[in-house]
Amino acid sequence: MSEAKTRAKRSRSATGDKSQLTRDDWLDAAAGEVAAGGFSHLRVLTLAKKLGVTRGSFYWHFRDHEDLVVSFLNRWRDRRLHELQYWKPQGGDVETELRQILELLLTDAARNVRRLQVELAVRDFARRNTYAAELVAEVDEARISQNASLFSRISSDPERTRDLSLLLYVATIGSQVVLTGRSGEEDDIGRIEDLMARIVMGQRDS
Amino acid sequence: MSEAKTRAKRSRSATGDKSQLTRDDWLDAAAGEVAAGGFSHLRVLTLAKKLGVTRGSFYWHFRDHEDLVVSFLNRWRDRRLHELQYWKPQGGDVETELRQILELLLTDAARNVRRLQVELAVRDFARRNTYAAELVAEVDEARISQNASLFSRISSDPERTRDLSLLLYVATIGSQVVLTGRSGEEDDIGRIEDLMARIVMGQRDS
DNA sequence: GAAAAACAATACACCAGTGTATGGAGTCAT
DNA sequence: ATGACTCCATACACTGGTGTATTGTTTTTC
Repeated sequence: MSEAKTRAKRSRSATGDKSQLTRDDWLDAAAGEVAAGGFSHLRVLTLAKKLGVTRGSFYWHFRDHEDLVVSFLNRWRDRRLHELQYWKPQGGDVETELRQILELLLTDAARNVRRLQVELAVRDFARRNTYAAELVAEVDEARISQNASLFSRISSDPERTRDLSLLLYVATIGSQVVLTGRSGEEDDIGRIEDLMARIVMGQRDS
Repeated sequence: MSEAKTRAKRSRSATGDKSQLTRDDWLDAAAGEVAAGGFSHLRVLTLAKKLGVTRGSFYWHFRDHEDLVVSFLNRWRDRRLHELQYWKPQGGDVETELRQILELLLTDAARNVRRLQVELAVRDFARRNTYAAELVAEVDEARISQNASLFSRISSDPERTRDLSLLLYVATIGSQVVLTGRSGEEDDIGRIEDLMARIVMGQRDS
């Protein structure tokens, strides 16, 4: 239960050398497995092989399998919430700012395949794990209200602002679910991006 | 390999009686498991317990576990494609027809929780199973082009028609992923429905 | 109404995966 | 340079799941 691990350790994940492993190294490896096969295919033995060690190491860093899962989820939540800070509006007029957000949410997100796969896996896991569901709801809420602050510059009606933000969000997630890893993926995403821009701007106060 | 099973049998699934099981009874039970836990939690023993028999029965009806999965997927695909036939436009003006489709795709879909859960599970499974991915792509394509035929009455530009149809679809799926089983679910879905209607109608030829 | 076919129970071999206990090798402090 | 601490290996017990072989029990069919 000694949760204070402030000591600095050489990580092997970046360099691939043979030094000792950290908890984060295991979590990084877990991310690969989760992205590829979802949480139900997250095996301790597989991670160990991938890291070139045996399971003895794992059970030193983690209490058990569940500990790994919970730690993974927590780290995911923290990172998703934290990255929202860097998405703050950068000034400029409403339209260019909107395009920036759209590009971030759609095109950029589609490029980072690994992150996207993990996100979908977490969402799926949340359907049968209440803790994961809590974290996902937390992240969703943060993202939606983040965009609502932009849209408040487009419509003065707070109801419409929230609705637009919600629509943009579900369209984003839906795009990732439907279009990822499909032929003509980039093209379709680009067109959705354009269409969304037209639509949102068309909802300005008249 | 005798795929021709045209004989009529009393199903026990509807009445819950003790007569003999059919392949479809197993598939129905499988749907429950898939909805609850996804494909990775689909266990033969669990199904058997649920049906009140032992696994001996299962291995008479199915070659192995994979046979069950493939049969399940095929049945899912067939049903999804077939149900599109009943969604044909029923006449009336464009707006009411649009509202009907939106209600079907969003509100109604959200009511049938089991079906929705299965759909999400299939989509998740498709991320690591190429056959499932094929079927999902097939169903997606059919649904999207289905709605495109309605939207052709809204815009004469085939590009825009297709884009609108695609947006509606990803928003639909996204709503299911994000909003299902969440507080205020019905309310949010209703508002997305309204907003989508306004948006689509606003994209009419000007 | 008896043979044949359809369906299900039982018992077994087998494998993949978790968790635990214990030992061993490297590292650091004093 | 020895004791303590950190990290990993090895070996084992145990569980849960698949698939197979064999036998038993209902239904059909003629």
